[in-house]
Amino acid sequence: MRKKTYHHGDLKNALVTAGEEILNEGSVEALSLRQVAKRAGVSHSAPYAHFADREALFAAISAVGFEALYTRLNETLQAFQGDPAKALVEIALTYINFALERPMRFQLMFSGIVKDENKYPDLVIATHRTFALIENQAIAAQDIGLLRKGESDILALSLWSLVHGFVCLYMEGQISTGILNKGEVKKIVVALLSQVTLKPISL
Amino acid sequence: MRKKTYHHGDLKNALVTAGEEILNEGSVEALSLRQVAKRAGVSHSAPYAHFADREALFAAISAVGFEALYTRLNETLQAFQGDPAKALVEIALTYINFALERPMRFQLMFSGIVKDENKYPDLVIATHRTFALIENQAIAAQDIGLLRKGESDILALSLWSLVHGFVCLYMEGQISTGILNKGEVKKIVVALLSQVTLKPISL
DNA sequence: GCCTTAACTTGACAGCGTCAAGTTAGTATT
DNA sequence: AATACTAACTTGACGCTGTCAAGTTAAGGC
Repeated sequence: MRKKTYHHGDLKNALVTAGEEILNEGSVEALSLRQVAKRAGVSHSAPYAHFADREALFAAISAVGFEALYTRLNETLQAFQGDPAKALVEIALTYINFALERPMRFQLMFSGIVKDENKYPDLVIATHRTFALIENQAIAAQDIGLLRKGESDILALSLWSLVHGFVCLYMEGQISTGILNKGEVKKIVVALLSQVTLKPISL
Repeated sequence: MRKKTYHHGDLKNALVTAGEEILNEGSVEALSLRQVAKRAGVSHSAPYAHFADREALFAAISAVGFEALYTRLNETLQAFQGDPAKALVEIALTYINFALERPMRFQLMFSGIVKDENKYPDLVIATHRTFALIENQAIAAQDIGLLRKGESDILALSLWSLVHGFVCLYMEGQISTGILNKGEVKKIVVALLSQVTLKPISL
């Protein structure tokens, strides 16, 4: 890039990208304003021209993460649109893979580090879009008799809670080895989802 | 207590208690070794006589939290032992109330701040006991035909994931107002659990 | 009564978030 | 084109943090 100029030109995005890099490499505790600034090649106070405080940067990184999650889920939905049962499983797996690929990003997105997400409308929009996607898929699964009829928002919340709770517990190492020895994650996820379906899930 | 003596006498527990107080009052970020030491009336380095580092203190607080959670769940189980269906709902509510009463403690326990819980056997034991409790209750619910037959560990994991995921999303503010307007938390939890039961849950 | 040693204090260091004040350079105005 | 304005960035400082080294206290075993 151009380090010669006094003005960076695209510092805001560079800071977010640098933050994502740090998250990929280390822990969320290593994600500091000063490290992000250093990585972007600017002084330790430069971020304050673009972010009010540490939390604002974290919210921006989080928002990008939610965008990426929505995109991934949507791609999965498109790919398996013809088969709602398979799509249900694949969407769950996409969600889980998204979390496991970059656990620190997922942790930043969901572990309450960003206190008041109402201050960051991007976050709210992205999460609502994601929930709407899950709900639509739940309705499609209802229509083919895979999931029981009823309020689709409650059903969607059940699915999201089930998958989200599983991946949280999994990443925390809370899931006993007895279960993990049953096979790969996919098999466990199918077994979990089978608890809410009306008929067996065929793969 | 006695602040007159040079030796505190019960500093280790005092530090954990002080940490819990800070968690009750503020956020998990306000939980620092120095603040905990100040609250216990000792110097800023005193904690190092009892805890190897910051993470060790956090793990100790977390372990006490898991003990408390297990105790609460067990009390609930005893109280509703005669009615497995009601017990299932009440155990879920106890779990959720435990989280909502002191969100920062719950966050500390589950948000991955304690990296390597294998270093802290107390944590592992407490979580395994908790899971065993849930599994036993799941088996009891299977026996009365409330939950479908099958591997009880997968069933228990489903229940735990469902409830844990819900409370995580709820505390994060991710659950849409449309759902929250459906009524109090208890009603929503019953609706969620009803997704996995074979027959309606009677209250 | 002495000695060992665990428990605690003091002091220091680097890294952190944040703010104030100064500097640069791009943009708009005339 | 010269000037003024202003956003972007730097420098320096403050108090906070975790952590370690060295010194101090006092409790327990001999």
